[in-house]
Amino acid sequence: MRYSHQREAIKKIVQDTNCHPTADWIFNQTKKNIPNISLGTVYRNLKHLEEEGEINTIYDGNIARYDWNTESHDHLKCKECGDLIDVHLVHEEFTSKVERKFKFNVEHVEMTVIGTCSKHA
Amino acid sequence: MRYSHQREAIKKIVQDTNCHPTADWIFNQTKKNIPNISLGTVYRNLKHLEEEGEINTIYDGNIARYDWNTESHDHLKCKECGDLIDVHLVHEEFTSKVERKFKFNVEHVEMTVIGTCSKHA
DNA sequence: CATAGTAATAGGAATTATTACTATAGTATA
DNA sequence: TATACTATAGTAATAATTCCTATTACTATG
Repeated sequence: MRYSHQREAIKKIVQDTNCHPTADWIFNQTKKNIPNISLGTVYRNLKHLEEEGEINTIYDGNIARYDWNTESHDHLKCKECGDLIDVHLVHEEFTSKVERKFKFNVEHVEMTVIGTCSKHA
Repeated sequence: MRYSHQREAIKKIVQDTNCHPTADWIFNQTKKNIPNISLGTVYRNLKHLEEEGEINTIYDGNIARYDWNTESHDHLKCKECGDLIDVHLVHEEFTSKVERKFKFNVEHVEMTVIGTCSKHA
């Protein structure tokens, strides 16, 4: 993978926010510094960064969001504000139990808890 | 909600398969009996059926699939064959623990375990 | 029974998210 | 520095989904 300042910019933007941004949001942020960057470049580099383990992709309904937090974790999604809150819910014992019970080799677990956060209760 | 035979057909198709079909698959099946049905009608009625609690929507990556199984359940997704296997992993005690710990009102939990099934180990 | 009002439909256009293609420009290297 | 290779911009294409509109069907009521 050859150096590109576009990719560095994208990486920094994802790593500097807690908002679980979409590709489009990242594109708009990156444009502030690199006005003629193209959306394709953003998608391509998000994919590369994911492959290198620098960021994570999460699926929120039918759009992709990106997360600097590459530690295994889960999300609480508030129906009211749309916020995704990082939490750690799935533990080692859980995955090994699934492996035993269903003879299924677990790679990773995607869990989103949908509901309303304390601000909107 | 008034009766419509398109909606009945769509409902029957979803309820008669275990393949967690996409809107497009359902569209093609329905066309066999109602050749001039439109994709918009399929989407609209899938949404209605979901609202009435007749079916469930699940997200596989970022595409929607539909499930006749409206009991709370989770999925094992095999990376090799793409199969989604129904399992029951998230129990009442889990959600109440989340509610207490994060002061988050839980409506439902979406969990997909990604890995390889026994056929492809 | 005729009819007005309501609600559903087909079909296609519009939107949104994402991927693919290609000529050009940037980066590494001999 | 010249060369080779890879990433980029810009644009076109694709895929999933939603929106719009004219038309049609059902239903209650006069």
